[in-house]
Amino acid sequence: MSTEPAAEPRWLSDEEQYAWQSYLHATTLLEDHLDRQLQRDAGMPHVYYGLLVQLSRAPRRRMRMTELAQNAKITRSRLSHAVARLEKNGWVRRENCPSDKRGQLAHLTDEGMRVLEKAAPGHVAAVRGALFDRLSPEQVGQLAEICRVMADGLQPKGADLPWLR
Amino acid sequence: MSTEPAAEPRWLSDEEQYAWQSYLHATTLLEDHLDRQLQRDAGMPHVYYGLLVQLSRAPRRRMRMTELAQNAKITRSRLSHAVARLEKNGWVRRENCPSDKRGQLAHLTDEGMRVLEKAAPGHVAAVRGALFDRLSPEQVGQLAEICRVMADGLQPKGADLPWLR
DNA sequence: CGCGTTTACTTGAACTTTCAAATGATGCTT
DNA sequence: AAGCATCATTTGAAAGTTCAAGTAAACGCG
Repeated sequence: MSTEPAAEPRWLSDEEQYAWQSYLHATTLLEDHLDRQLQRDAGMPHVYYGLLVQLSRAPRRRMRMTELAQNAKITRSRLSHAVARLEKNGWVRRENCPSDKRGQLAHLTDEGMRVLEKAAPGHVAAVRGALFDRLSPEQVGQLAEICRVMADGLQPKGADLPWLR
Repeated sequence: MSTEPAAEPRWLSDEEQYAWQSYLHATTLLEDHLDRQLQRDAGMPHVYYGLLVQLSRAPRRRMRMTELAQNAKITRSRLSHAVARLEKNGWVRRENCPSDKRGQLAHLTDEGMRVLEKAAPGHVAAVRGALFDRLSPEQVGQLAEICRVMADGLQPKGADLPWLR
């Protein structure tokens, strides 16, 4: 521990400030865009779409709630509410986990699958149109690497624990 | 107009898929992180913090509602609700616009300014710790450029109008 | 076994965001 | 100056998210 309780904070340089502004601007714009696109074309927000995608890739289109929440990076509580809504739509069904009576499996129904298949092309087109058709291949690589570094620093359990370097 | 109604969609390449996954992962993690940090340290979500920042930079710490909404990239409705809440906290006050009786000015109060000043160092530290202390200067430049391109494609009015090419 | 702890998931209330509709002021246009 | 479209903002309800408990099953261990 050093002695200073709270040194003068290091503000952002001009380049960093600019990058940060651009980042916020671009990411909110994109998220809004995708949310609207999916709400319009598939009747659900982007996060819910992500849940269906996850389920569609899972072994028997089934996944434990906790695993699904982790993959989708949302809290279990949020997932519970979300699945309740998706269930009401008939796109997902809950099943008891045979091996663990506490557990639940979320199961993507056939109808849910159809909805997903119908929505996917438009969604990919939107992502493409906003991102990949505008970036050079080098930039795509750079973006991936930058995001990897970001996620690395935030990812695990200790995300908001004091940095114990 | 070509004849095809909906050609086979161009899916994402492996590199694109990977980049997209990384992007979603990293951006949601970061947004969650900042939201929690500000909720804990300043009692408000990231978006609200952004509103205070905007106001603090405006001429007499005052800004028209519509302008503020545009700068913060949120809808006017959302801004209305947000300002109502900030007003309840005593951090912002509404004033009638002298030149246009329909208009309202949002005014950052002294107390709001204090809250902002107290929250700013922690927020900058969080942004730095998650992003700028982990990226090389080149990467910061790349990120800014990538975001500029993204925003360019989404920005203006016609963002969600049918593409009328 | 018995008892405390952890794990899996849900619930309800408070809060935030979206969406559509309402209010009131401006400003053309005739 | 009256009428009508437009603009600035608000409102209320529905949808989504967070947060703090709550239930129930599984685990661990003396």
